[in-house]
Order: sequence, then C-alpha cells, then structure tokens
Amino acid sequence: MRYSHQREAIQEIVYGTNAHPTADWIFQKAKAKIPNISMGTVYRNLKQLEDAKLIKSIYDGNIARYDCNKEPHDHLKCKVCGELIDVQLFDEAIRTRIKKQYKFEADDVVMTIIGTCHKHTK
Amino acid sequence: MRYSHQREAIQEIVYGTNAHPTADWIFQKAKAKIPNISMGTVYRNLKQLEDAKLIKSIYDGNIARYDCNKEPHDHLKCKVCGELIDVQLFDEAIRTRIKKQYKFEADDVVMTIIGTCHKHTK
DNA sequence: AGTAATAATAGGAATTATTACTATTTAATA
DNA sequence: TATTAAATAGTAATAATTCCTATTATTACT
Repeated sequence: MRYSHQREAIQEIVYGTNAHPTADWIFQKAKAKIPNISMGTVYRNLKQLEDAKLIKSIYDGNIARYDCNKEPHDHLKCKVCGELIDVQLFDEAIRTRIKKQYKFEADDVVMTIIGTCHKHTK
Repeated sequence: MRYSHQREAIQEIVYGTNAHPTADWIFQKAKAKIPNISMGTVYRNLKQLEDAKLIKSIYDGNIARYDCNKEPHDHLKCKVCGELIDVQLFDEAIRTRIKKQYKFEADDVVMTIIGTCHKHTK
C-alpha cells in the first residue's frame, strides 16, 4: 500500500474520534483538509485501512460506521440518542460454547445491544 | 391494521421458509401469487408485520433479511456459504451483567457471529 | 344491500449509501 | 530524472429502500 496524503488524512480523522463516524461524516471532515477530495477516495481508503486492520467497520442498521478501536469488541446502542458505546462481552467461553454446541468456528462477532443508556434514566 | 390479500400472502411466504429471505426474494415469490404486486407493498407490509411482532428483521451486512422465528435469538453466519443459523446465546445473565457494568437497559440484541459452519470442516 | 370513510395498493419517481469507470496525477524507485 | 503503477477526482451507475399519488378494496354504518 503506497503512501497517500488522502489516506493519511482519513486515518487521522477516524483516529481522532470515538463517535463511530459514517463515511459521509468522514468525507465532510476530509474536505476541510483537502477541498477536492472525492467520496470514492474516502470509501476506497476506508476499505484499505480496514483490510490493513488499522480500523474496523460496523453496520449500524443499514449504514456503515468506522471505529478506531481495533480490539475485538461489541456495542451498546442507545435507542434514545443513538450513541454506540464500545464494550467487551464476547469472550473465549462463548466461543468454546459455540464450537461445542453448534460445531461452528467463530472468527468475528457483530453484536449490538439496543436499549437505553444511563443518560436517559430518571 | 386492516386485512389485505397482499399482506396475508407476504406473511405466508415468510412463514414458509427459515432461510432468512430478503425483501426481493419475498417480492419474487409474491409475484407468483399476485402478479402485479409492487415492491412498495412488500416493504410496507414487512414493516407492519414487524411492528405487529409477527416477524423479525435482521441486517445481514447492509441488507435486510426477514425471519419467521419470533423468539429472541442470535445468528451464526457462515463465511463460506453465507447461511444464517438461528441460535440462542444472549441470556438473562448477560443482560444483568450489562445493566450492572454499564448502567444500560438492554431491550434487544443484534448478534451475528461470523465463522465457518460444520459443512465446511474437513 | 348500499354507501361513506379511509386504509392499502400499484406503479413509478426519488433518495441514500455505495461501487465502478476513466483520464489524470502522484509516489516509489531504477 | 524517467519510468511504472498505484491512487485520485469527478462522475456515472447500481442497489436497497422510501416516498408519492391516483385508484382500489375493506370495513363500518345505515
């Protein structure tokens, strides 16, 4: 993977937030740095960064979000404010259980728990 | 919710398979019964059936799939054949742990474990 | 049974997220 | 510095889904 100014900027943007930004949000931020950057460049680089394990992507409903947290982790999604909170729930015990119970070799987990976060409890 | 021939057909189609069909697959099947049914009708009714808790929907990547299994459950997704297998992993113990550890009230879980199913182990 | 009210529909246009295409630019390196 | 191929900008294309509107069908009421 050859160096590019655009990719560096995109990586910096994703690393600069833990708000799980969308491709479009990243595109808007990138335009502030590189005014004529194009959406295709954003998508291509996000994919490359993901392939290189420098970022992760998650599907929030039907829209992709990008995450600078590279550790295996899961998400709590608040149904009031929509925020995604990083948590670590899936562990080796569950992996073993899945292997024994279902003869299924688990590589990756996409887990989102929908509910209400502490900011909205009265 | 008023009766409609179209909704009845759509519900029958979803109930008639456990292959987690997409909206388009359901649309094709529905056309065999009702030749001039439209895609909008399929989407509207799938949403209504989901609101009425008669079916469930899950996101497989960025595409919606529909499930006649109304019980809370999770999915194993085989990365070789793409099949989604219904399992039950999320339980009251995890819900309690989330509440204590993160002060988060969990309502629903969207969990998909990506890996390889037993059909592809040599 | 006839009629009024309105939910649901067909058909198509619009939207949104994402991918594909192509001529040009840029980074690596010989 | 000249060469080569990867990366880019700009734009067109695609795919899933939603929105719009005139018409149709279901229900409720006489």
